[in-house]
Amino acid sequence: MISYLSELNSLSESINKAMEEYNIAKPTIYVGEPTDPSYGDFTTNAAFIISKTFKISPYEAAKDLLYKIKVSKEDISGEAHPSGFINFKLTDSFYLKFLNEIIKNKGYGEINISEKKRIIIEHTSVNPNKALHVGHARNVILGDTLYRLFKRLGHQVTVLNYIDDTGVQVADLIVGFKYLGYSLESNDKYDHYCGDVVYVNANKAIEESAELKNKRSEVLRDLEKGGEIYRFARPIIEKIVREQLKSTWKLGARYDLLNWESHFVHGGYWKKMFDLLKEKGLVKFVTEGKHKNCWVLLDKKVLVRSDGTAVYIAKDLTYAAWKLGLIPDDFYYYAFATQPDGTKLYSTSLTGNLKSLYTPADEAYILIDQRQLPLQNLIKETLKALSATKEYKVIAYGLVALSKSTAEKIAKSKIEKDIVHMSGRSGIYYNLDDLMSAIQQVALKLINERNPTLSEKEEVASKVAIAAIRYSLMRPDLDKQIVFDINEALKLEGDTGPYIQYTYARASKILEKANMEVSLLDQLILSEEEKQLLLQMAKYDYYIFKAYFSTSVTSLANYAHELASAFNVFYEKKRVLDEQDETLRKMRLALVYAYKLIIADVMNVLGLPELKEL
RNA sequence: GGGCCCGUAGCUCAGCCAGGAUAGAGCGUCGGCCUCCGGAGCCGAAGGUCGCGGGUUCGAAUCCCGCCGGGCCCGCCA
Repeated sequence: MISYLSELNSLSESINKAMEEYNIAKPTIYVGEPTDPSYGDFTTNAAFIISKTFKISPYEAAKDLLYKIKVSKEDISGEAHPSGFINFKLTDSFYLKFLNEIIKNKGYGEINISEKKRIIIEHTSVNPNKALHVGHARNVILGDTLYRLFKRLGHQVTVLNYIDDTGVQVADLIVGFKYLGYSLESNDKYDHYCGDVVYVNANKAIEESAELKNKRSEVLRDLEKGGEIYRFARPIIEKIVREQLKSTWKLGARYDLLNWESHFVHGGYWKKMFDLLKEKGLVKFVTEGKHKNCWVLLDKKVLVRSDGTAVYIAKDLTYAAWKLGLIPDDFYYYAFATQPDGTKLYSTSLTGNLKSLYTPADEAYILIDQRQLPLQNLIKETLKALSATKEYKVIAYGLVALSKSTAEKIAKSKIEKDIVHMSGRSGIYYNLDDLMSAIQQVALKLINERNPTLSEKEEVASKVAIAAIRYSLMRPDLDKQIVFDINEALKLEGDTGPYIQYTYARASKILEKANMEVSLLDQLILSEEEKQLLLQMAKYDYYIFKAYFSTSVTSLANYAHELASAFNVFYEKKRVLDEQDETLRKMRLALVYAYKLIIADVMNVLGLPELKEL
């Protein structure tokens, strides 16, 4: 596929080759986007290095170097700038080839990475005792978008969701049901009921009562060994998980496999892991000091207590090793659910007849919030010591906190701090489902005002909400903390997901009204707006790769907005259907057609639903 | 005490990893644009000591060091 990236690569090669003629040792030059688009489409600072070495002016060096650069004059034109930069512009000939390829392929076609990998990505993994809040949503969205990106590049990807069904949070909930008399049924969505009512109140009661604390320990022990209380808890937990899944499916996410912590515990996987660690000498038994009688991992962290029980990280470590096939997979599998995209979601089991559905991965990605980074890095370090070829990749993101005003709304009281961290235990959080319906209502109101005859308004409004939420949570840099404010979240204009959806609808409308086949072109007569639009379209694979190599979708989301913006400018300035000149009309129609294909491709990777009308 | 992350326009954020040419968006403010493929849009204006100080460099928002502010982590909890 001819594109901005393919031209950049060949230009870069040409420049490096030309540089060899100067015999400068290891020159590090920049070839890429200029700071300001008005300078051109590519720029290089190579002349500065020549200038420095040979003590000539940067401008002279630039002119000399430009003369030596062998580049397809048909597709790229170069110019030495008095400042010393050499700037390059893509020509109409390039744009014509590019546009015709898009038309011919009906899109970008495959964007392939040379080395195909088996990738596992684990995301969501929310404790199964409550509904997802907006903090969890960041995890789901980043994870699902990376999954889509990996798929787009042709990797073989498996998405995992880990269910911690033997932890304290679940134990609290079960204490609520078993000893505090909470009803097992509710008219509310079950995950909301369990989290908002049973868990919050049970946790509070347990904290205030030694007797209940004992009960909780009893529950925890039983969950670990898979006894009577575990069998009581299991259907409750499954019911919650199914509700949680509904929320994530609504966002457009999907999974391949659910891993239950209890299956790892009851299946004896920890013992296999522990043996492996001992065999490789990564754990040591300590005979004196404060860690006397404990097993310590990499001289850093207690892994097995002096009473012989394993600490929490042991489970995570076991799971991580299992993903990469460092300990064997003895699970059975069964189809747990059929997802909205038609695929089956499988679950592990300790009994059954389906085996080996799962393939150990070359690379295992995990999405976590920054607080878990030290522990996950320790796991990464341990796995590295166990395998030289397999890679454990930790993607950490900043926390989602609540703005003061949003927190005050939830707590129904005055709050001193500027931001408030969400907490399931204390009931301070904003549920994802509530956010979805709040945005949906705003969108519905807009539709009723502006397009009252639209069919399936609810459905459309829901898709607008998905785009709004996904975009707002994937757009900020991973390192950035997000302060969630409900009033901000309800805005659907400007740099938002719906802005991008809107341009898709505009393009769709034009093509629908044109009602004709788009054919290959033999010439282009481009205005500045049209050239800008084409340039942005040509940059798609460049940003796909950028996102992949940085494992960050920030720049891709940003690109989607810039591409959409270029279309809106074009749309504003140039008429398509009522253009009198037939050549221009055909060309613009082809542009709209190509735009629709590419923006749809980007939207699909980002998980923003396409809307023909809104 | 040790460590991680953030600090760019009134607000929310790109740009920093691979240092270069007048630091970009969105929201908000002010002013324009629907006889026109849909105004969830477009155009323009105002608005910035890139937290502060030092260093490296011909050149620093970007790299290094030190401060200051904000968030977080550091258990034989999970």
